Amino acid sequence: MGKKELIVHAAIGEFREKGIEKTTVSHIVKAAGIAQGTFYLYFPSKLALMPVIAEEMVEKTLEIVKETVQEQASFQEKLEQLVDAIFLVARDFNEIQALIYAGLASTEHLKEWETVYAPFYEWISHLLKEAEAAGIIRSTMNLERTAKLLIGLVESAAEQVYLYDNTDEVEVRRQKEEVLSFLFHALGVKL
Amino acid sequence: MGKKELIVHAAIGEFREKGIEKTTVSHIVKAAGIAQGTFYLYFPSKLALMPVIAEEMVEKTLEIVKETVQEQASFQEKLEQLVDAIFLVARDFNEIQALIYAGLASTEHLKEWETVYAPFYEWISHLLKEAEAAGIIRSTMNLERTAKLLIGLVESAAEQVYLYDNTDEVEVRRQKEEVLSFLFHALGVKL
Amino acid sequence: MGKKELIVHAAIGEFREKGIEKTTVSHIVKAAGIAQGTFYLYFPSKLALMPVIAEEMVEKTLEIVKETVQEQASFQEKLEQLVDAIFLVARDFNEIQALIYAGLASTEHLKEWETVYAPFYEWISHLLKEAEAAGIIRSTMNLERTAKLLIGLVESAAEQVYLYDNTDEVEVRRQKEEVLSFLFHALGVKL
Amino acid sequence: MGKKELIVHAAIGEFREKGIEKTTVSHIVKAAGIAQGTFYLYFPSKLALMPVIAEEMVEKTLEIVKETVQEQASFQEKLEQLVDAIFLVARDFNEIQALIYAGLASTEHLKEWETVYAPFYEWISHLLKEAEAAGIIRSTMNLERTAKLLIGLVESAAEQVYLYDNTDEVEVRRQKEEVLSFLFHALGVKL
DNA sequence: TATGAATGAGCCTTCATTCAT
DNA sequence: GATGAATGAAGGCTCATTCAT
Repeated sequence: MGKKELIVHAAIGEFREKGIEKTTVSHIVKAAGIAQGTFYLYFPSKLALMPVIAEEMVEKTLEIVKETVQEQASFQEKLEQLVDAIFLVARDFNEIQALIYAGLASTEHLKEWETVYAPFYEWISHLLKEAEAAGIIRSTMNLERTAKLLIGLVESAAEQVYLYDNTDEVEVRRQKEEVLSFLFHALGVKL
Repeated sequence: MGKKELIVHAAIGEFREKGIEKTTVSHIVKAAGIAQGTFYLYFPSKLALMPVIAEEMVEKTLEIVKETVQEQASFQEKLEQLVDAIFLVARDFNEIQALIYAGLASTEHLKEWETVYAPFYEWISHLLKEAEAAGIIRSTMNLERTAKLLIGLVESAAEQVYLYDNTDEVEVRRQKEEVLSFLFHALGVKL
Repeated sequence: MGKKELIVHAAIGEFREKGIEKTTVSHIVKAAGIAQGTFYLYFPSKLALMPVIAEEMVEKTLEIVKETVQEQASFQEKLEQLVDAIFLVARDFNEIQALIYAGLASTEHLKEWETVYAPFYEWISHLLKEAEAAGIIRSTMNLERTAKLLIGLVESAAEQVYLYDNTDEVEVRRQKEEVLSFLFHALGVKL
Repeated sequence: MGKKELIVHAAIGEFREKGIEKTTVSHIVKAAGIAQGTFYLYFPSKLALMPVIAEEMVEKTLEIVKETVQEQASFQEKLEQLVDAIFLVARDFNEIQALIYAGLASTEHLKEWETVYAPFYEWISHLLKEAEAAGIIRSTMNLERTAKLLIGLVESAAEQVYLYDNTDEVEVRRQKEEVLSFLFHALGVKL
């Protein structure tokens, strides 16, 4: 594995473990098994890591989503699977998501957030388009905008259950059902 | 003004301007016009500020919401006004909201987040209950849960437009309309 | 009790508990039950406490010595009792003794050390004089000097056993016997 | 010279000049001609210096003692030379000795004091053993214990004259004579 | 490329001392 | 005399970054 990937992965691991503020470059290089100075051969500064990590995270998220949502499933099932996937990511990476967001926010890289999220937005957008074309959902929506709303909604729903070490499966299931029902009505899904 | 308020307000100002990581106690005390040591008379550490600031922010938000949403308006109008209010807060305080969230996350105070948001959740919850009692919205929802979903949805919608210094009024109006329409369908509002 | 005594006693207590470096004026005034500013009505600075405390300690030591050494005992017995007394003080106040010494040393008050110890030296000196007059000890000594040597010897002997939380009674008894034997020979005690 | 030695020597110099409490890491690094951060590459804290310095001091003392006490001298002469050596060290390093002691005391390193002094104790102990074997001193002593008493006695005698910037040579000579005479009798030296 | 010892600015925090009440 | 909130200088320590090897 290239040194750059080594650094990124070590950083993700350290950030998840210690949080951003408490993770130092020393920690990262130690975890990556490289020398202090080597870090700066690949990244001009500690903050320059953030966009790369963010990208990595979104990529991973999209990967999980694609794995979870089955091609041949019905739209309703796909929505359910999508919610499952987003909850899964939130459960496992919830802290880091907030932290990266803050990390980007504290730099001038914030504007890249949109770019980074773009592929995810597009994928959802595409999903909606198909459903609209099939007449499964109401046709009065701006689908790009709705894709973003959808992600915002489901992610915040997931955070609400996972933010507090909530491993109560019943609670999680209820939250998923509520958000799905909310979503179905919002999209005007024809059952 | 008491020294404590002085500190809290100065801190909010500095956090908004510089972000959390880059704001130091030195900055805060300078902005507050007090001595370095005085800070520690009121807060044991920089992080101890977070819950207090968070509370302040939610309080302010709720205040604005209550001011904006008119008692005698119809439910639909109330929803519109609510969205207006949340967008307003997001526009003016959007950075700090994310930062406080991150700030709480990086401490052990995260669990207080729920507590801090509680009055806001309750207010929305109450609004929904009235609407349900009046038969204006569908009756198949858990209203507490839905209140949280609603806030999550609208806040994330607002962030999406304001996070990037987006002052394009047309864009903002469209986003509001989209989220309102989404919301109306989700709640099953009977027009 | 006067405020001054209150301060001195509180300070001794805190120093014993926390050591000199870690004891702050706040600790002392809290323990004394007085206000922060009141301290400075009685002492110009924190260091000005040291000579007063030192005096107090020597006074207490001399008190214990006088209580322990019996008027009507033989010289040999008196020496034994003296060693007992010094060991007793060392056991109970050993840390503070070193700390006061360091405290005096780190100020310009060091020269007062002699003055403070003077009554103790005199008392021993007097004891030796009586013994010399009675022909019990060798007559070739300078008794003032010898008094100081004696105290130095016994105090360091005591420190050696107590410095390390040594509560082993057998060890203590042996050390006392050794130092007494050493002392008897040094003084040329005629049994 | 290695950075570590640089630090240790600078620290000894500063401690001698200013005392322990008043010596800061800033002072030390300035005197050592290195950067502030470099200090912490070698010592985790200021107090961690103490055991190292203590060791250095005892080493130096033992060195001087070994230089001063001549192999082929008689036991009486050796004792005289030993007293000379200890007085010499006390004159030049007296403050620091007390301060290190206090420094160790104020840390959890106090227990190392014995270890650090051990080589010195042993050396004296050995000296006494030879004398006992040669029948020069009384045979009723525990020599390990006596070695410690001897050092305690002579060191405190030396402190008594040097603690107060006493450079009066006559006074010093008299003190040496008194302590030697005291010692000869204590050990039962056969002239 | 890679190293890691060295740097030093700057952070958080403490605490002796002051002073208006 | 007594108070205790306020002060601010100064300390210990961290850590992103550099640079000679």
